[in-house]
Amino acid sequence: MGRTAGRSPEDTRRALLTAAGDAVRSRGIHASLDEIARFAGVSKGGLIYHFASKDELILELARAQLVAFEATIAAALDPADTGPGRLTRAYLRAVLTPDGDDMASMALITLLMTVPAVAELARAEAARLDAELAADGLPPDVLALVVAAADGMSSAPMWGGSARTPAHRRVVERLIHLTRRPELWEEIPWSTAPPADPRAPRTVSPGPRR
Amino acid sequence: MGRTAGRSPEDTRRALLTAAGDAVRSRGIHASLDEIARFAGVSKGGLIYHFASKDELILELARAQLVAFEATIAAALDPADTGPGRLTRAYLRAVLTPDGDDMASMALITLLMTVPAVAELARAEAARLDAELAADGLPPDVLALVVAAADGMSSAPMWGGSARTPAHRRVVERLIHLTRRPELWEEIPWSTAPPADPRAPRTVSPGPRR
DNA sequence: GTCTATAAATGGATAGAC
DNA sequence: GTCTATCCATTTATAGAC
Repeated sequence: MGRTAGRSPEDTRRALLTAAGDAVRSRGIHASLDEIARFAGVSKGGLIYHFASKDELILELARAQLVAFEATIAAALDPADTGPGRLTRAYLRAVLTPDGDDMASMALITLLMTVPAVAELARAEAARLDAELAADGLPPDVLALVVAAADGMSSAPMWGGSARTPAHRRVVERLIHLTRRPELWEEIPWSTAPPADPRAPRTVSPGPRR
Repeated sequence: MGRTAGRSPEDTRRALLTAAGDAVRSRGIHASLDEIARFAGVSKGGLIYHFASKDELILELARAQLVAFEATIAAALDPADTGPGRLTRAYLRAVLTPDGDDMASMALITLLMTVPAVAELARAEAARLDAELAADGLPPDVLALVVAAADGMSSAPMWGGSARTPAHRRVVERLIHLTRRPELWEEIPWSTAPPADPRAPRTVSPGPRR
């Protein structure tokens, strides 16, 4: 318990952020400051010394997650790859990255988004990234497909699944190829124009109450 | 505020669930019982009469969301479509469905998942669906691609985006076609086998501390 | 079936000792 | 730089009236 031993303030801060992440992952956003503090081997008072309020702690944690995510993408950028779609390819590869640090960045941020400030931050970050991707030089449809697929794979852990299966790996490889040969995608025909299905109104039926 | 007027218990229950959804969407999981109750034109005591605890209310709400999601997929099933991949196609179409009820089912469930019981429920449901999809008769890679893309599109609203752009619509149509002609996907070449890139270690670099 | 009033708990934040 | 003790606000949940 007396834990001043050989730990710099930065170490403690980091330990607190890590602990906050673990606590939230396992107990949800309701994890109390006391819990988080003990998890980091610090008292509640000690925590408050480093982060003025719970919201600040959570926001800082979210920021760290987003920065880490950015870094993962940056690390996946291939310096030799300068053609259109290079950022998109990095985004795609980042999905398969064994984060090492945390099992499910996206899932965690999602939990943190119950704090309004975090939601704002995350959306701003997403918009920024979207804009960069839009300027990456790919045809809109191919971009939409690739980004959707990448997002879907990243969110898999939240639902208990994994995006690191062999099938996913192969999908990523093919999608990467697609970004280099967008015309391959354009060559795939439409299923049938939206209003062309004879029967089956496709409109949403009542839906089960509510 | 005397609100017994012409409303059956079931009506009240439903109103409470709707109010809970709205409240959580706008104020996060911290929305208080009092808020939710007033939102439904009922007092806190009234709420507790219908749902014994907040957790029960939230769990019930999650259940309703999942049921609605199931129903949307069921409604998107084309009775005339009996070939392999029919469920997958319905899953895909469901993404574009203008839910009418709620703007972002996925986003809401995500917020509700801070309650452990909800997380369990949602994961069980996801596993069930995954199993059904796996038995839908498509090659694993095509299935993985389509499901990832669909999931990515559903989660877009949470990040402030939309999955109802023309590009997304076209992507869905092409993906549907792909489920009917899986060989089209198999014909797209790999980018290059994982360990084939001369330079650029592609391993994750340190990542920004943490 | 719903409301008011109140009890009981939880948890965030402060002040000051060490 | 961290801990203990305490205060205070919020919110869940209960009891009993209407």
